[in-house]
Amino acid sequence: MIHDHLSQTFAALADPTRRAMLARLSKGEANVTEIAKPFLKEMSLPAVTKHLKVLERAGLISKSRDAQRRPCRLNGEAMRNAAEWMEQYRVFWEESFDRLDAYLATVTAKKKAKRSTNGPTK
Amino acid sequence: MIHDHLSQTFAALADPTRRAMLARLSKGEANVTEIAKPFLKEMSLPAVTKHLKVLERAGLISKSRDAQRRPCRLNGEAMRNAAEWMEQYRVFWEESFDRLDAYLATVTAKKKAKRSTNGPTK
DNA sequence: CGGTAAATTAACTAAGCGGTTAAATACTGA
DNA sequence: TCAGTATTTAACCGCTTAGTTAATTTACCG
Repeated sequence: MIHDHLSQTFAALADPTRRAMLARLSKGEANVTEIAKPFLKEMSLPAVTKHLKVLERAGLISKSRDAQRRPCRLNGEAMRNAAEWMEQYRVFWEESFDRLDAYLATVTAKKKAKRSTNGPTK
Repeated sequence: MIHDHLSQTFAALADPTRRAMLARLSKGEANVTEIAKPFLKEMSLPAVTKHLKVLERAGLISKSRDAQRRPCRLNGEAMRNAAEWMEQYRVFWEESFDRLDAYLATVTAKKKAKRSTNGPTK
């Protein structure tokens, strides 16, 4: 209820059905019945609608309209926020120093790329 | 109940209290009362124990024993698994091609580092 | 208009989660 | 052994979540 956005995103990801839906959408836009097809043996269509609503409120997907269809597409931003939060823990899973070095090198590379191309990052 | 490991990890991360506990542990080992201190205005000690158990079952932390204390420490592996799952969606949040290029460069750099140094990875 | 397809809403249920208080356990140290 | 510190367990409560079926909405098409 107090749920901040990050919590909502992680909660949405904490379900294999929803992760499978995201995997499907990573291959391209799809409407509700198309997304539902692989799951209709296991659950009803309203259940699918609910899962999609969870993904939508978490900002992971967005729906548009095409006649009766509601084409859904993946929305990278929410997942980026989650990934960026995780990034601060990378040092804990990069177990050897030289791999940590490699990571620090990539950070430098990224900063360079960012400096050359873009604008302000929060 | 059917919860696969990845779902458990994401579910554990979907709570600001638990994320704050991880942040605390990223600064170093701490036992239960130490971890609990910032939260005892908002919740009881058993509530803290429960949160820690969620983190533990998700593999995000591990407890050891020191007399009556249960020192907890962060365990990077579970978070790495989650981060690696997310990695496949990176293309959806890397909005410009040159930043994608930069990322691909880092992947190459990592491979090189691994090849040259390596050693057994648990 | 009437029929059909696509998706959502309503109303309900069972189970899980986050919290509580009270009691129990584990260990130390005089 | 006894008192005290650290932590967990038990039993319970209210809310949320994931699912159901039935009904409704929305838009197309012949």
